[in-house]
Amino acid sequence: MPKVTNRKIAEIFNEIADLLDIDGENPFRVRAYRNAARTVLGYPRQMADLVEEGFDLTTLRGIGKELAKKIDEMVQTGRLAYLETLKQTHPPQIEALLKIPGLGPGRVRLLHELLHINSLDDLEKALHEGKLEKVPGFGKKLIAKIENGIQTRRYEAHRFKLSEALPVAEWIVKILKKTRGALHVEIAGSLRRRKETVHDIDLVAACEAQSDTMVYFLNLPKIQKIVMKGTTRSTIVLENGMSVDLRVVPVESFGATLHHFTGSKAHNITLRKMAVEKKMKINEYGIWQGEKRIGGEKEQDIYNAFGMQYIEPEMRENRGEIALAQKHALPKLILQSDIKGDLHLHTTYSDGLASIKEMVLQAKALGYEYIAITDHTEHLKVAHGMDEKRVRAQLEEIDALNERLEGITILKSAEVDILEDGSLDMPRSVLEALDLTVCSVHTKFNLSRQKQTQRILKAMEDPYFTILAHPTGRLIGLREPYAIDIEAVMQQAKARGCILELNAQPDRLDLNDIHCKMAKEMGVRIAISTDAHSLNDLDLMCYGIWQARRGWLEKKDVLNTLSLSALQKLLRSIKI
DNA sequence: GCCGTTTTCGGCCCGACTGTTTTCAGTCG
Repeated sequence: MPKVTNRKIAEIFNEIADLLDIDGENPFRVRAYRNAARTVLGYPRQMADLVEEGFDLTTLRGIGKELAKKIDEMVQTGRLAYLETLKQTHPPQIEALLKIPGLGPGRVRLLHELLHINSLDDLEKALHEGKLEKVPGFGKKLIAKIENGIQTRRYEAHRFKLSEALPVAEWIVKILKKTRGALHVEIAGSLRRRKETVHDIDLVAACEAQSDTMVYFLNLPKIQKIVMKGTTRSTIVLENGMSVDLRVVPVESFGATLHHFTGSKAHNITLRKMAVEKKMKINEYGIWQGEKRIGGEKEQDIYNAFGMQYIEPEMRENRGEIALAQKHALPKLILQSDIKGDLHLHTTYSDGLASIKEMVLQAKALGYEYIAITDHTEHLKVAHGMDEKRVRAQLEEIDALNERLEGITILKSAEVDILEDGSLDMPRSVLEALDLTVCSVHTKFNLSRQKQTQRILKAMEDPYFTILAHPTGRLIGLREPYAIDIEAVMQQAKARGCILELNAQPDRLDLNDIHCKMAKEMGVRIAISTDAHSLNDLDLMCYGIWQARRGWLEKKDVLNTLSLSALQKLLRSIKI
């Protein structure tokens, strides 16, 4: 039986929370389940493994005796009797109703009691039969909103990739900054935290009393509809389906508002609880001691109030950053300027669009000291993988270029396929001639967890194995990660001195933030690489940097912050 | 259901907007 994943446990806790919510249970009990779900989902190690090791789960934030017992049960049996009992007293699809905008637990309960509405189909039927109008509190507008929600629920569930949302947000910020009376306009929300996907765009503006900013916002081009409008807060939906929120506040509140809407929710809740303990209050307008405002113009004011270090937005996920900030022991997060080279690039030798020379000149323009050319190997036919002869030709071309180039060095490499049996898709004689290898799984994604893990562990035993590229193989929104025991892979990497890649392609971002943090804690070094297939792709490094920062990585944790000579020395040490 | 050198009971983050009703509950972030 496969182990229960953290994702599954979180899902179950959230499902329980939904059902209890509909029952009108104590809202704090409901919240306890949701908090626990968040804790489990954000935890770097698998609950299943912790249970196996006899780890005391109640030491985790938000997990007490009761929920620890439930996690244990899920790990041991793969099921949770409590959820099954709950389900027996609830119609099977009733939680789906909570996803409809305008419907929360209160109204879902009301609909169930009065009209026996138990599913989206029931809801739609009742709507068309005009029954909703008879429910107290259900007016024309709410009903229209529900109708709209049913139709577009697939839309609502959609999340946008960081790379889709960020340019749109920056475009709007640029427009709003020029409006009369606008003092500051900034991106907030999960977008500011550089989460890999975002649900919507949150913007915060500091404006003078008489400003045009909100008016301009509500009259932006490409608006599909205005969802909500007020003087301090409005929401629009763009033609591409992106929802955009703008909050306007006076300048003395800007820092507090920006902080509030940057989140994460869990981070904010922790800080507010701390404020309550110190007889203070944090809200979106400032930080207060009684009636007296003691800060709020700058974000830093919030952290200063607790004598803490400033916490970078990427770290604000309540994963331990607050405790570290109190001790003034936060990691010094990696910066893009720390990057000295890119170790995963394709050229026209396989499926890239530019020549080696074009790529290296572009890299030099970015200020890099080195790049590694990593075209695909023979097994990957769809990407024109190179046979031995073409690899040899490429190595000769690199030698010739290196002789002429100044200020940058091309490292010899290849993106070597890891075959199903764990062997590397390249003859030893060629491997010997390379400075490093970037090894990856491109086929047979559906192997069992055990077989897939074994395949990778075996590949890593090869003395010529250097970097494991896109270690989980996921494509955001398109393909789930293949089943592997990432902890075992990291342990092996640690033992062998191998590197794991953080692939910076915005639809990969693989490793994810939690795995990056885990690698750091385990002492495994990360290479941040663009996997560029064109000249422009070299600019994708920023996405990798942001993800790395979300994973708390510092300069010293990242391979390609090393100087060329330090890198070469390390690469030699990996080959045993 | 969680949590705690002020507590094992009694708290639990906070406010804007909407719709419907006429002072507020529900939803949302």
